[in-house]
Amino acid sequence: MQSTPRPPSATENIGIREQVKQRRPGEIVNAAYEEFMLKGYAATRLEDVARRIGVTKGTIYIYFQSKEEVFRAVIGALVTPILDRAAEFKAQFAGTCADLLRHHIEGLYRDICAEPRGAGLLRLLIAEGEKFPELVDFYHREVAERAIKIVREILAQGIASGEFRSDAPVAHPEIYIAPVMMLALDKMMHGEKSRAHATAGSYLEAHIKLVLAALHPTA
Amino acid sequence: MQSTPRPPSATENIGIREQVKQRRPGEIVNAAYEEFMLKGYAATRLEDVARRIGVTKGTIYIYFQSKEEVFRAVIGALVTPILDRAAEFKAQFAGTCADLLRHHIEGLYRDICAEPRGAGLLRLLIAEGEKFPELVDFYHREVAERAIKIVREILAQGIASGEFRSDAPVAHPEIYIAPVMMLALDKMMHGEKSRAHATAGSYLEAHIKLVLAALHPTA
Amino acid sequence: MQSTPRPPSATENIGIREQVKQRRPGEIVNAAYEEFMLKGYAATRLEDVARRIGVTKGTIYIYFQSKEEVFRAVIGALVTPILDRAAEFKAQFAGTCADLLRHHIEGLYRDICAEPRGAGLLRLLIAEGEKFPELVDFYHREVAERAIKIVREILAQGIASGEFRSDAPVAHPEIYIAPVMMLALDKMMHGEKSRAHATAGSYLEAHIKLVLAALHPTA
Amino acid sequence: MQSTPRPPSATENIGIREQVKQRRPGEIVNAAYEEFMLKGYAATRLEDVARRIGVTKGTIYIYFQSKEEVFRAVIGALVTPILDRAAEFKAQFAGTCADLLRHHIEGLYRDICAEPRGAGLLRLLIAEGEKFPELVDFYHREVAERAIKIVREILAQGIASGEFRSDAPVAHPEIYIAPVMMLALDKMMHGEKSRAHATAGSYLEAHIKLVLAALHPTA
DNA sequence: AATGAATGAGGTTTCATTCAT
DNA sequence: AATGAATGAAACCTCATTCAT
Repeated sequence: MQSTPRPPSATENIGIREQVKQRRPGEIVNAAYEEFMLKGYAATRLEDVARRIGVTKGTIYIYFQSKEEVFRAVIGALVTPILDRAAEFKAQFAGTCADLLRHHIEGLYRDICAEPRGAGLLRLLIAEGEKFPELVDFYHREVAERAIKIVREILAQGIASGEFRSDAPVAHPEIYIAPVMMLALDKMMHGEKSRAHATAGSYLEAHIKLVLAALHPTA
Repeated sequence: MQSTPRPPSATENIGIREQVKQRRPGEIVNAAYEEFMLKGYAATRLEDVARRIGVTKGTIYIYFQSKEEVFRAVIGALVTPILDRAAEFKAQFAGTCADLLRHHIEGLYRDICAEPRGAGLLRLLIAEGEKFPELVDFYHREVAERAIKIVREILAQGIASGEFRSDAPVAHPEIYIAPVMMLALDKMMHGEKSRAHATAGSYLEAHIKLVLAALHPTA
Repeated sequence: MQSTPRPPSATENIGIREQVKQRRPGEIVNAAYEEFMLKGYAATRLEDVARRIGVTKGTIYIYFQSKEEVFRAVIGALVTPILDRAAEFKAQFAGTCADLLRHHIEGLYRDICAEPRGAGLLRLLIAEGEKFPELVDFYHREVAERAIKIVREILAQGIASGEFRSDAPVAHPEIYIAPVMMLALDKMMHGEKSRAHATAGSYLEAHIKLVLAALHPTA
Repeated sequence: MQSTPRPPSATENIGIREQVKQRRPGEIVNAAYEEFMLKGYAATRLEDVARRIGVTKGTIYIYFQSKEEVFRAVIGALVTPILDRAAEFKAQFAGTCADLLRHHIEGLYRDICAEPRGAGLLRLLIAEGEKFPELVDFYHREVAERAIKIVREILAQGIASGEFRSDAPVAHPEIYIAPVMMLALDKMMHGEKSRAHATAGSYLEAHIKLVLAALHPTA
């Protein structure tokens, strides 16, 4: 990229290099995500990852110790924004429980189905989980269980306040968000061709309608 | 086939070779399933598959053309029983729609969650689908869409007869069976450690309760 | 082929078996020749050889110790008829030297170019000679050198009798039969598509005309 | 390409890598030629080829796609110089037809018999032609047929001018160069031990004497 | 005599990783 | 910082050979 030998006084050149240096890990992780999704961990060649960003294999080893490290960084990059958004959620605990539930479900749709890489994270964890159990554990603990816990809390509050019917099943809060995962599963299997893209809006409405109908107290 | 004159008592002796030959493909497919689940397609070595059944790599190539063929056979072996069971279902279209729906959902639990390899099939398709798109298409067409179609038909009949509320969402029938898939997803990610094993019974009850509450006509 | 268990008195049955046993080695050698010609020694699979005569790999090992033995037998089967015909030749040393030469050359054409497997023998020796040097040596000694020796003798006699010009080159008698080998070389390279098939007759005439014109004493 | 500031004296140091890279394909092709000649295509192991030039098998795959490509490159390397020399020949169409013929035949000796790898090319084509028919076709079209065509033209001219006898056989010009091929055949079968080495000079003279005697107009 | 399932050595090919430039 | 030639461990796949039937 930068080849002309210049006198030692060139200070802003160093700045450019620094910038590249800053940008590289992110570029690598992005490119690696695409390849891992396309081929799976074992079948992905670091050379292809490198070519995507116009460098060569060797460059990746400047920023990462090994292929495994690259994979971990990819998962990390996918989990982080979800974690960030989850942190925001806590602040605004207001409105009816139905509103809260809807808001939570909409957030999950955004993270998992709307977000292009949302289902990708899940798919990578399912596909390569046996090789990276610590990543699966982390995801389960920090993402999945938290999302379920929020449902559990909303349910408890709604039942306590009489907004939800008292005999609503509470033992398995995940069933209230299951349609999100089902759509995610569809995206995992069919990628860009999934129906998830076309019907996202009406699907979400059906999901929420189902859940609220089930929770609505009977006369 | 067999012409050497033998002592008349040794009749079933003829088949020892034959018997082994009959058994081998099944043994290979079983062993391959375990390895593919553990390591994924690319990272699985046929030598390990062979060792599981006490033979050497060469033997696998007597029965299968290539590693890919073995994989396809594994998927085939997992799909076949599901297809068989689906064929049975059609006969017994009787009872209330609620019963039908419950019966259908229970069948799905059996196929996907209770059956040890039910989630395995899904996981393999998700993990290796990019390499075997025709298998994903087959599964989608012959298994997934059929299961959804049955839900759609039950819903239509139930609404028509007044057994289900008339404004129940029907555009996305898959949301009624989504909790099954959510449990499957859990098994996919956590394997034997999944909560799916421990709580299957109460989870199923919660699922059905949720669905029927949502479909019950309001006074 | 023969599977009905029969009472021990069946004597002519043994005869059939014996016949098969007699025929087998020849069948194997014929089939092996075809395969060796088509694929070369290393790339030939004994299984394909066996299939050509409707038996299986194992059968070949009843009659031959190893693949190498089969190859040696193939070469032997090709050399034998040539040796036999060479033996005949000696008897009939009569007529003019030109006649003798013509007769010798015609014999070579028959053995090497007309005979479907004549060029095949040469080709196998050239292709696999490095692995079977003793076969090459044998061929050189028993076939090639003898054919050249005959030319040398005819030349000497013709020059002595004044039938051939006295300054004809005699140091390298093989040049007088070279066109035969050139045609063989063409067959080796182009197999059935070689021009050798179509033009054999006129080629032979041209060859003999060339040689006799060169040997004819100048006025 | 090369950006690290270096002491000004090391200018040709830049190219060490480059030089090796330039040299490698040639080294591989040379080494492969030796192995292919010794063992044949199928029995040659690329590891042995690599060891000959002090690298490992992987290195070969940096420069060639596959073993077949290496073989094609070997043939290409052998044909190229022949083609180059043939191109030179055209310019100098002068002198008597006898001179021209002699010159052409001498050229063939040089290409096919004197040149250490001349007969090797032929032997590889004969041995492996069934697997690489396009190479045989190429050789036939670009080398063999051209050499024969030149003979045909010289004959025609010589006969027309009365330099050659009018009834000389012209239908099969290859018979005039056959002794070259016969010598080549000898080299193919006996390699370094062939008589071709020792007697090249007198053999050539005998060949030309034979041909010119046959073509000389009688009284 | 014939079979053909099984073996296992051996070959081609791939690719993560290293390191001199 | 970046390169990319080289390495070498592995994996797939083939097939000569064996041997129980």
